[in-house]
Amino acid sequence: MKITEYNETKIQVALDCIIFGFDQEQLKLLLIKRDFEPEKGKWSLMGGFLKAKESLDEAAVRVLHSLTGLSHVYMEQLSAFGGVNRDPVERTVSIAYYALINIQEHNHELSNDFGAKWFDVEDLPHLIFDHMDMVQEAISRLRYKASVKPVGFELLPEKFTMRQLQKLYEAIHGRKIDKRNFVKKINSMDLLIKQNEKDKNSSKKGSFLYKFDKTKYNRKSENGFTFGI
Amino acid sequence: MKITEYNETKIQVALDCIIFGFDQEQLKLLLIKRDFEPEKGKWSLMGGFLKAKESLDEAAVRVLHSLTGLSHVYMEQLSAFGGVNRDPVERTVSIAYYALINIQEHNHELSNDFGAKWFDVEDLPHLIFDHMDMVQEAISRLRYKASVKPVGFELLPEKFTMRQLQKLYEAIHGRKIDKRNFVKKINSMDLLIKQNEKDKNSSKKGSFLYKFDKTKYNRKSENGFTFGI
DNA sequence: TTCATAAATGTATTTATTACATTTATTTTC
DNA sequence: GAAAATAAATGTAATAAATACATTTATGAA
Repeated sequence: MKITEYNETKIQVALDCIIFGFDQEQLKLLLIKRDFEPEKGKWSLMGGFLKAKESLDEAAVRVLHSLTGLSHVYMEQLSAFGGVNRDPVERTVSIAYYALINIQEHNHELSNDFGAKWFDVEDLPHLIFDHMDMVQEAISRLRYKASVKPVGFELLPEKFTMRQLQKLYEAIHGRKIDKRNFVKKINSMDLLIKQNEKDKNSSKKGSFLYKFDKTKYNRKSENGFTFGI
Repeated sequence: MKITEYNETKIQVALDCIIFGFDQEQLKLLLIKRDFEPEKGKWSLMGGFLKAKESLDEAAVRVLHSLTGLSHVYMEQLSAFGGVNRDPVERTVSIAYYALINIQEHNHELSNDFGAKWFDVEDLPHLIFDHMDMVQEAISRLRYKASVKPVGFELLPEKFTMRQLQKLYEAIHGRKIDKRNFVKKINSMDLLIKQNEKDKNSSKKGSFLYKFDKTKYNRKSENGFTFGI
């Protein structure tokens, strides 16, 4: 840190948010249509600039809130993107964050005013600047994170079926999972609370709903348990 | 990105390098004694400021080179640190990088002029600012990375013994490993080339030297193989 | 009552991980 | 030159985890 004397080179610092959602079938990304130049009309991640009196984490929360109305959302820093010409207007370093949101429970907050739209991660439009690199890195981080921490539940409603949970993991990892083995694995962690209710949307028989037991997870974590899927 | 109009808030962007080494027994960190205020005389990571015409990656390489003389070193971005008061002099966002260097083969390049010193990661001095947070995150990233990519070899000389490799992994993960199981695991990946030479420094019998076969690793990776230890 | 549909469930096989002790090659010492 | 000392090299059995795979069950609709 600061080996040489005071240095006047200051740079614009931006934040970009990769917002993941899950619609029961596919992993989705929330994108916004830019309404100003350059690249006006092109799809973009949600972004904004860092202010002098806020931390990066605070700024990311603010940017997400100001562009979507969402708050109390799982968010984590991905990394910094600092190619010299990544923003054609001016040298900008951008700190990318990813957020996991539960589409069904937050969709009402998500006003349409901003021209935001959900896209299937498998079928994204062209994105401005280096946003596609950010998205790639975010997917790969999400894959890792979801396999070692129970962050997947952030993408599901509070109550969900085993099949929804399985579909979520299939979407995150981009591959099919055997349902008997999946259920066995989930049950062996003993972290879900089976509800006395069924979801009858997808079958006549109906399938039981479960909740993630966060308290139990925290207790187990303290005792050396690690989530793994 | 840039949702609001042009924004004049510019911020100092710094880089800090967490430099790991391995001395055959312990994981080490290269630290420097600050020779200017604030915190003059305190131990610090190697750092510098981002210049207008260089990318973050380029800047990290430059900073490392200018403070240690080292180049062609494994380096990767960790993440950005942006607490409002992390630097008491001026608002600064710092992008942390970690580097893996092979102490024995690079020690001659590492001139003493800078007051740099290797410290055992288990026994670090007090560090300035949020540098200890950076170090913690770097250790945890290194643990992950070394378990899924063959980056550990960056910390060893070109030729090394099985026992040195094992000690390295023990140091990275901070726990003992059974030597028979370790050798079995390593051999099962079939990535080392056994040399017709022995290292007799540590025993009368001597132990065979090995090289990591990078070409073979690349070939295998392309065919879906993933390093795992 | 039958049909259609997705839900729920179990076992055997293979693979990976763990635990654990003896023999071997060489140098040093007597 | 024999004995002692030292770390290297090596294998097997037990346990745990991952995988492959098919049938029965509950329910609503026809």
